[in-house]
Amino acid sequence: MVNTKARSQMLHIFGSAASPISALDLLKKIKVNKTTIYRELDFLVDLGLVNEVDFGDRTKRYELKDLKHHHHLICLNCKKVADVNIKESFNVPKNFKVVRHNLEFFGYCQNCH
Amino acid sequence: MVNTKARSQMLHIFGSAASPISALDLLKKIKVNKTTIYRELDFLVDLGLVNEVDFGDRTKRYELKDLKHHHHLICLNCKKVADVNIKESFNVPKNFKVVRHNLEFFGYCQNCH
DNA sequence: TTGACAAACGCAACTGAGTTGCATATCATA
DNA sequence: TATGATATGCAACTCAGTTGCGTTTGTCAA
Repeated sequence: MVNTKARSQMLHIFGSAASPISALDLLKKIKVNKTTIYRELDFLVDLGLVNEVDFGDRTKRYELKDLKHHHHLICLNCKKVADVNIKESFNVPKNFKVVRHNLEFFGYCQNCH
Repeated sequence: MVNTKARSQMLHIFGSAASPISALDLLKKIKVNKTTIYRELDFLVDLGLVNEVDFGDRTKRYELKDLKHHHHLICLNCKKVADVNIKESFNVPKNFKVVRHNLEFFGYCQNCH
């Protein structure tokens, strides 16, 4: 793997991002073709460096694969995203091999109650 | 609310569906304009009769709002969807008012291991 | 140093799901 | 029957993402 310009810029943006980032967010910040962005995102996901995050609005978002597993609180009003560590205890049938799961909470943050 | 042709057909399809259904699934089965399908889906969601379900593939799916809260096991290979009732215990911060949440498991079913 | 192959990149056209604006049809009820 | 609300159709559009294909850049062996 070469550390191309696009790649290092993207990783830098991911590194300093407060919340998951969409392809078009990246496109606004990096002077590069959108096809390149999408290809690079696929690449980074395959590599296991970034995670795809789903906010249910048909826009994929990405964040650096972090050490601590966490989920998101998404405010339906101001759209602000906060991380949350939750105690999970799922009982998923053993005959289904879980590769990943989505767990996102939609609601209203303190300011938007 | 009138029980229009489109509406009753849609509800009938929902009633006999094994897994959540997309707008375009409905479109294939009902002779009606796609705008009508989308409008009707919004209407049924507002009414609280059906739930929107998110499988993370930028296609919204819907199912009848059921009595028992459940989630889905989605096979990444054969795309089959199974319901699952899981014991959940989340600790979400009290200052965030949760309206709904997504919890979907992606992995491989027994046949696709 | 050159030649050859792979990785990276750009561009234009396309796809698929969903939305919007606007016109028409149908229903409910006074 | 008139009127307003609800339901429907159609065409054009949007938006995120994809595809095909050609060009550029990097790598490395001969």
